Amino acid sequence: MNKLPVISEAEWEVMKILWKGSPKTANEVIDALASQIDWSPKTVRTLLNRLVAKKAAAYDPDSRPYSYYALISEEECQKAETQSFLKRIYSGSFKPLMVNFLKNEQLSSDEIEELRNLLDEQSRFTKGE
Amino acid sequence: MNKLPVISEAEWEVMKILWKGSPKTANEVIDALASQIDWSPKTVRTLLNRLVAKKAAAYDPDSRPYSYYALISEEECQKAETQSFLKRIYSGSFKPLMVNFLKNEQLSSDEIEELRNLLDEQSRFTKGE
DNA sequence: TCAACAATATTACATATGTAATCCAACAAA
DNA sequence: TTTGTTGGATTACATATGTAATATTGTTGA
Repeated sequence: MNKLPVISEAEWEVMKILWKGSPKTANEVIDALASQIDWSPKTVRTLLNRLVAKKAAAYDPDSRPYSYYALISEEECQKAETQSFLKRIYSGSFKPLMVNFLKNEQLSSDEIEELRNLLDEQSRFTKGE
Repeated sequence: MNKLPVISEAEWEVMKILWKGSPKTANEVIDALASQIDWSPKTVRTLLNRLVAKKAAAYDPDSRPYSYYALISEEECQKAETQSFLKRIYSGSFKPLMVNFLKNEQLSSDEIEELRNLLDEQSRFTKGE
């Protein structure tokens, strides 16, 4: 497993656009972001460049204008972020996170049911402790 | 609701010590951290100062040496961090986080049971969707 | 009372991040 | 062919963060 680059908050927004569909030109990324965030196009280009520098993304240098695409998957990034988040905030354990979340968010019984189904699903592949 | 200050990763380590028991002198914080992290005592003092500047912590100026204590609770910080994390990484929704977590971590059936109990507990206070 | 040492305050400095602006090159229109 | 426009490369600049070092002020033992 090669180390994942550290992606800043602003850079994540750009990665999310690339994960949603690649390749995309800088302008396509800029347009996709325009609806959600008020950034100058220059800012988005800077972020794209930084992501390329970090090897989180790349572009096809033969295409004109450049086509950008992600080099790392959303899932592996989510996994890494989740681990570091859990470690930092909840000493690495999921349960207190869930306690805290359930206490603060008002879930409908349907949503609770969905979560329960996930756990049931999981049990099926887990033999006793 | 007053805005919580932004606490950096290194600062969190210091806050955790204060949350574990306050008030503490700078040296007590330094000692508590020494076992886990290899920081110079100067570094810890800098972090304490920054936390005071951010109003995340404070000290009693009449005590000698100073006694530091947290000004914000661990729970509210966890809540805020959890929300911003969920938003950033999972578009704000808990289910994909849990999916991802369950896929990557091997939970024992006991642990799964504990999580299920949390949900059951929650259902009890939730009326239909 | 004065020197050591300990505690506190101030300053430092590299890298990361947010947020662009400026400069340059290639193509398109006149 | 000159020129305006657009995309891309380079530079900028303030604040945050990691990681201290230095300077100054209290405090205490000799």
